[in-house]
Amino acid sequence: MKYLNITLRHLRTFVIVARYGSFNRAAEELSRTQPAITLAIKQLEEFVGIKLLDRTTRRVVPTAEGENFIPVAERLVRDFDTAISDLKATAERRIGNVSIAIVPSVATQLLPPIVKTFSINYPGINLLLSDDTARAVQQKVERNEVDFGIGSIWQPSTLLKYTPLFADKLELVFHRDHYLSESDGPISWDALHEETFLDSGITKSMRARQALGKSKFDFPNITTLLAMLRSNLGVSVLPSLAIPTADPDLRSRALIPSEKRNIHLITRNDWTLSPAAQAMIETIMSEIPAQIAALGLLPSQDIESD
Amino acid sequence: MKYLNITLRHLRTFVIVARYGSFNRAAEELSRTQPAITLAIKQLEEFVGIKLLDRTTRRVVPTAEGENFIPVAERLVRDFDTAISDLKATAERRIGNVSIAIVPSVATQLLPPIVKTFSINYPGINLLLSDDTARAVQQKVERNEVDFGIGSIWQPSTLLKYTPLFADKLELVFHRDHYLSESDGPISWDALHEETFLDSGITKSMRARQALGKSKFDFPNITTLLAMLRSNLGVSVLPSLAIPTADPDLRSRALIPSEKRNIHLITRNDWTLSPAAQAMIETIMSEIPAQIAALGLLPSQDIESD
DNA sequence: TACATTTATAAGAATTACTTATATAATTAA
DNA sequence: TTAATTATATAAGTAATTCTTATAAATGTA
Repeated sequence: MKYLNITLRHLRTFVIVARYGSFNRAAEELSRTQPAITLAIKQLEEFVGIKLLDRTTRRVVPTAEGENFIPVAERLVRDFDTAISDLKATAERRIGNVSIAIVPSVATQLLPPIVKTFSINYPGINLLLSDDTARAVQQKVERNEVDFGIGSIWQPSTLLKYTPLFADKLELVFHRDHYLSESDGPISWDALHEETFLDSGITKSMRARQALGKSKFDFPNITTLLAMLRSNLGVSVLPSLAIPTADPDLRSRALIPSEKRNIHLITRNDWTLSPAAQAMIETIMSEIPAQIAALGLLPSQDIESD
Repeated sequence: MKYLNITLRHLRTFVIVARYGSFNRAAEELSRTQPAITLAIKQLEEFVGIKLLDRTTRRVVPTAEGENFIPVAERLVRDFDTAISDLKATAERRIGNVSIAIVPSVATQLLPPIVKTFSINYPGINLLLSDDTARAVQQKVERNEVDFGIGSIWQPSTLLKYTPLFADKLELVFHRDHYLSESDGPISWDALHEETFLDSGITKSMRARQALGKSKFDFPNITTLLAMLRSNLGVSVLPSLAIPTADPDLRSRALIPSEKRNIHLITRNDWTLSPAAQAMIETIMSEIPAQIAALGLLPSQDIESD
């Protein structure tokens, strides 16, 4: 016995002995033998230099200090156990937190049914969603401010891993009073040269950019952009998910050649996802096909298309 | 490895590794080798079923759960250590509490200088003194309401241990206007037959009782008794410690044959005294001789005289 | 690509903890 | 008072764990 280490097992033993007032019953309770209990108590007492239990062969009673120490030891044992079991609960996905950065179109259109499924399967896990531009999504993942992100690729980074989820066709959007409403069906990108073009965060990063008309405005915020469109200020190109389906003022037409925006799951390379985050990703992956069908999206082939 | 037990050592290891971001430095800090650290972390992670540290050969970074767990583990470790060191502090008499039940005369006359010495030697120990009758002193010790008592023997009990401290001569007390003031020197017990006798808790339990005069009053409370004496209502017999030395209205005379009251330290047989209480008792024992001399008391010979 | 550094693994050594057997002490009952 | 009973203490041997040494595998850097 070089330098005796007092452990929680000593405290645990002490608490049980004090509770039962007997070494034998404590031994039984702890599935050990009586000499083991004797040793543990002896070690504890010797280490702290104080007698905690007055014991004869007939009675085991805590001393004054022992009495005082009982609640302290109980609390230490209890705190330890709950801390460990909390950790186990997160491992078992019974509790936890997931924070996700998402581009707004995905958040509003695609995510609600997925979140519903998730909250049913993992009622103890909290979800924190933040709407961000594709750029902000990437940054938040890079800085570890969120567990993962969902969005398009802003600037490819070696820090990040991109898992394709689906693709989203780009469509031309304009007011119903706009003369383009007069015809229907696909329209060529070239036809946009003469139009007043309202730029969004999405189109700015596209190579299709070059083919567009004169850009007078920049609207990183889609809500604002849509308001402008509703005022018939010009036309814009948006992924279909970002176009309100039930807006009476807006019309949209497909574009030729068809362009698409790829939406990816964005995670860090060097980071182990929490069990809660893994659960969320699994849910997303399993729900995506149904959502693709429901919303008329395109399955994602590969990462190249961006 | 039957059923792995997670101990504080695992948490302690985890905290240090997380703090230094290195298994090697943690091993150094903990005076162990690196494989020992690896094993401990591995055990912890396997037990809770969750990865706490993301590690390559180049970098050790906590996962999200690991990050959350760091403060938890730190608190558990800290709480444990302070609990143990508090216990050690009581053992070393640096902190603690002592409660004592004392008969008032001892409390007011003899104890102050002892308390002063004690508080200088053990500044961290709190003292709780309660004035009680000899009977209450005994009861409180029996019921473990105090660490020990100081007083005379009420009814000898096998539960209790009596350690003689000193003896206290009984003296006759009366008003300065009382005719007994006219003479001086010792007076016989027989001379009291004709006096109005004010009984106190002390005299009630004395065998000298039989020789006393007609008792009209009972005053378990000495303060009240003294007030009565100051009103010249009668005479009484009190131990010298209980007689105010500087009272202008009261006079006292020795009695023949001389009776004495023995004052004992009263402790429980089956109870281990706390280190703080032991410290107090040691102080009392070492200070008693000086106090006996200062107050003109008698050294105690044995327990028989009661 | 090689080198330096760091974590992971394997095997053996040292330490610690537990069990069985037995002694010792204290209460109860005769 | 003494014997019986029951509980804790001690001793010795065994099992289990936790370390250390030696070595491998992996990562980042020159």
